[in-house]
Amino acid sequence: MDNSPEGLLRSHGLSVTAQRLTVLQTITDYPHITADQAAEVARKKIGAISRQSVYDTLNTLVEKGLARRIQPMDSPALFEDRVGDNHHHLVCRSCGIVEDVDCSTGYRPCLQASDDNNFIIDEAEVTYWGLCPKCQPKSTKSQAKQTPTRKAKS
Amino acid sequence: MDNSPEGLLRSHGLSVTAQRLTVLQTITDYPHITADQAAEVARKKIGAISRQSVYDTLNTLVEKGLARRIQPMDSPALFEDRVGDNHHHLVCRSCGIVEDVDCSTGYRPCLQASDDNNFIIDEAEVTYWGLCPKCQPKSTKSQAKQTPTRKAKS
DNA sequence: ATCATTATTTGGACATAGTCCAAAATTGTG
DNA sequence: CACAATTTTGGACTATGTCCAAATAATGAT
Repeated sequence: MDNSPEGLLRSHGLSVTAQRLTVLQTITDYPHITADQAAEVARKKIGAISRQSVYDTLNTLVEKGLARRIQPMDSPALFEDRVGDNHHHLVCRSCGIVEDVDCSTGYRPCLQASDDNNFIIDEAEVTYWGLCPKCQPKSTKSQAKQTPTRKAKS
Repeated sequence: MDNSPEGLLRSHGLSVTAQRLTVLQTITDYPHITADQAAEVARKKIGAISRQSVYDTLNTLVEKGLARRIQPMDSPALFEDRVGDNHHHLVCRSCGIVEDVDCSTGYRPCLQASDDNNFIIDEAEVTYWGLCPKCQPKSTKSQAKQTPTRKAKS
């Protein structure tokens, strides 16, 4: 019933602290944020929070199923509060921006591997790689002037 | 025409060195190996090789398309020499072992995301998560006795 | 409201994976 | 063979994250 952030924490057996509320709010405001970026944002909101506390909180939220961690190659872990729907991600090879994408085939796409090697599969994680609109070479214009926040491959 | 490891390196504009040959051989022998493990193996073969050299070689091989790098969550980068077929991977959540799986739908599976957010998508990377045969709880027997080489989630 | 208990937070040290850099060694070339 | 270009080496450094014990804050019971 209680859908507030406080209720969410309590219903998962967690005590309510300013740090947790702030970190929770932060990943809601900025999905796909890194731990260190989240710490920065949180500090602006409540003045001070230790790095360790941000890591702890994020790990706890993931454990309790209140947050999801993804980790595209060449990127530190990213956190988002969209959970429970097994959506996928689209990552720009140039600037690293991440967008959500829904499952293409409706539900649990690709969960049947062609040969499961006798594994018990519980999740198919799909990462689409490409170039975001901003990083795409513009038709005739020069394509050299970008400000990559991430090392471009190749 | 020259299909030897030496020819492979030369045809990609790389000079042939003992270090490169050894690292190349190593990822062929041990697909899904980490850089540090590859260094260990390589040292057994040729006596000595610097850590940096292994990293350099692996990066070069990936750049030249002679190797592929994958990076499952909570794992250092893994290297394999199977390239050019965009196959996928099956990862055990308990012991971390990685197996190859072919594309379920034949070619470029899932490459059509439901909504591409105007990205130009060039690859769909699929990681299947689950439990390998060895790590699966056996029917009625105790399920506590495993030797996890990787921190189990939960 | 206050106290005791338990959970959380903090800061500092540590670990791991990987990169940067300049000097030394090796490879390919004329 | 000798020279130029490439590669290798080792040491310092960076980034991301974890471990630990002490200090602090939150919760539950008076």
